Amino acid sequence: MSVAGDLIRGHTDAIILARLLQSDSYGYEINKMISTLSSGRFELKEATLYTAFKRLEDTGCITSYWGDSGAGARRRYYTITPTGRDVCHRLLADWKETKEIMDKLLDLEVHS
Amino acid sequence: MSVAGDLIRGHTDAIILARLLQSDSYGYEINKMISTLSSGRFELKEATLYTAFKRLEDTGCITSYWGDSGAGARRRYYTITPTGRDVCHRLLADWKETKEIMDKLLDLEVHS
DNA sequence: CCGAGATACCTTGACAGGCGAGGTACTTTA
DNA sequence: TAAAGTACCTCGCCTGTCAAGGTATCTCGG
Repeated sequence: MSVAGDLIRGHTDAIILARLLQSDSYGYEINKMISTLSSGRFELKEATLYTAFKRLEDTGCITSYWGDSGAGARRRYYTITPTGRDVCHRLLADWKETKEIMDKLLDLEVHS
Repeated sequence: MSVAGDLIRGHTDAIILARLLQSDSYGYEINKMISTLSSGRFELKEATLYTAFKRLEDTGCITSYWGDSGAGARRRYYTITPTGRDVCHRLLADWKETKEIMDKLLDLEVHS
């Protein structure tokens, strides 16, 4: 992983919820998606992922159910709740704000 | 603070180093700068700041010296080292990468 | 002259999130 | 039949953030 884990700390939930906004999904698939979309540069570790699922379920952002997988091991699917949607939108807004502010704070070097 | 501290976790060092790339500075001033540039939306807590200074000094990214303040309490100034410059540039590159990837990962919702 | 507020530094201990390491179980494929 | 892929989960460590508390100096209004 070229980008350290701490850099996405606090954004894990946003990534998961954003994915679940699209459709129900399960851990392994979400992990693969992150890896694919980031060309392997990000990688949520499994321990991190399942901790996040637990946290999101505890806070009522997602619910889960066991689904059939035609092939391979059983899958636990997650569904985003209305609460989860709200939280997700707030997190997306937070991300936009973070980007703007960080750019301002790091742009110092530009003006020589 | 409207944006939680965890969102900038891992970027603290980058913020500090980017500031020191400009000129020597000291804790209180850097804190004020962050608050000002972010219109009060970010705020590095003092404990966090001084922990970061310690960390950066331990890893050879910065050095410090006591400076005179015409008025007010004494100040400990920090200077960025060559190592610090290297690290800073890498962190800035990391930030750009993080932004791109995060945007990809969170943009999921856009295509409905 | 005295107290409030600003400037400026620092430490301790708790807490939370990320993750290395390890484990389970099933299926496909060579 | 062994390896590799799919898929889940937990324990315990590490690290960074921060609340809370402390110190010392200077300025300014009353």
